[in-house]
Amino acid sequence: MSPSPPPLDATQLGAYFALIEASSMLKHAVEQQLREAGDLSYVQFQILATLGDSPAGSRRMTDLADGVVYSRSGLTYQAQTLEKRGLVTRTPSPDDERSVVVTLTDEGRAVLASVFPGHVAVLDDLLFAALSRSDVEALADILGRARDHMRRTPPRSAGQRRRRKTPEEDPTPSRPR
Amino acid sequence: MSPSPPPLDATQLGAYFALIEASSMLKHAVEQQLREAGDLSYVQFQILATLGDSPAGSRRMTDLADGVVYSRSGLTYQAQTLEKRGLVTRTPSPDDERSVVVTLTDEGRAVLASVFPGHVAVLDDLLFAALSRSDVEALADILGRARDHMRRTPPRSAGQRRRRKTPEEDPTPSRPR
DNA sequence: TATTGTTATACTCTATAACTATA
DNA sequence: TATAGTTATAGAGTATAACAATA
Repeated sequence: MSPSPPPLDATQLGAYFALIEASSMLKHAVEQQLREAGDLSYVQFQILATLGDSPAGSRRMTDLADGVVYSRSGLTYQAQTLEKRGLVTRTPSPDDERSVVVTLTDEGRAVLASVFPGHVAVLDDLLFAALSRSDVEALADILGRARDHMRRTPPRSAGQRRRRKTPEEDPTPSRPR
Repeated sequence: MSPSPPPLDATQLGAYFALIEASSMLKHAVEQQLREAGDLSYVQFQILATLGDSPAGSRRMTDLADGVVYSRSGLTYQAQTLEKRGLVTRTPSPDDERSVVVTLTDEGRAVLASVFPGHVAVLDDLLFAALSRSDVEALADILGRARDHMRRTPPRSAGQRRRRKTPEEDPTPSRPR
């Protein structure tokens, strides 16, 4: 029948669960705070915050989508929502007529500012309260490397051509329906 | 009102972003694999996996909900979906007529088994490939502490709701029995 | 032809509230 | 009264494919 599953050891399992559970709980708490304080979803906050960190508070749709992994249409949906609320504007790019430049409005900045203190408070209470200085440094280092690696690694079923190594390992049990 | 709360320093910000981004990318990849390999969402996988680790493959709805933080109605929805697919059964509890016991079927176990190798492969490729042994140990330790702290910390603006305080029962944070 | 973005659409998931029934 | 679970329902979010306009 099925070959014995390539096992993770207890430490790996612990790291995986802790990562998923901690990030899930943290994100959940942060989402609640953002919703209450500024009626923003996490994605919307990410978009506004990205714009706030950009020169002139502006960014092209495509560049925004690169930072916030979702689909183009999903970004369009969010941009429309934010524009209706007056938090961003969308204007055709002068350089490339195909492009749309999204820009943070003053009101967008205001909402961002009004939400930020509570945001930081949640992080302090939930994440940093339990961690030492060196813990935080280690987290930033380790997870930063992990994130950079993931960014460089193509989705396994998308490229599908180049396998990395170990031809003995057969990872894809492709079982539709 | 307080003007500005203690801002986050660069390291804290780095740790926060790395945590959110890494977990987001990892979860996204895992969800894709679960969908392709077994047509499962992450929550559904968590439910099946939780049952798979439970005695007799059974658990009460409420106990399942405690492990998977969502609302009761959300769990009902998922349980119905899984039951329609024949992956779990739902039967009234003999002990307490109000309760419903969810049990993993053989087919549920089969799907779980068919999905698991690819699941592990994604973790190996995306998460563990970039990390040393001691990195993984540090992650498990630090994030484990963070998670435990979050579990103990009540939501800030929410009144404490359901709490099960049976002193003899349920003192274990992560892996019961 | 390739890229940028929008629209249309369908579907999944989650949350709230009202409800039933058991304890 | 409190707890266990379901139902009804509504809304947000996401993904895909077809599409238009520009490069």
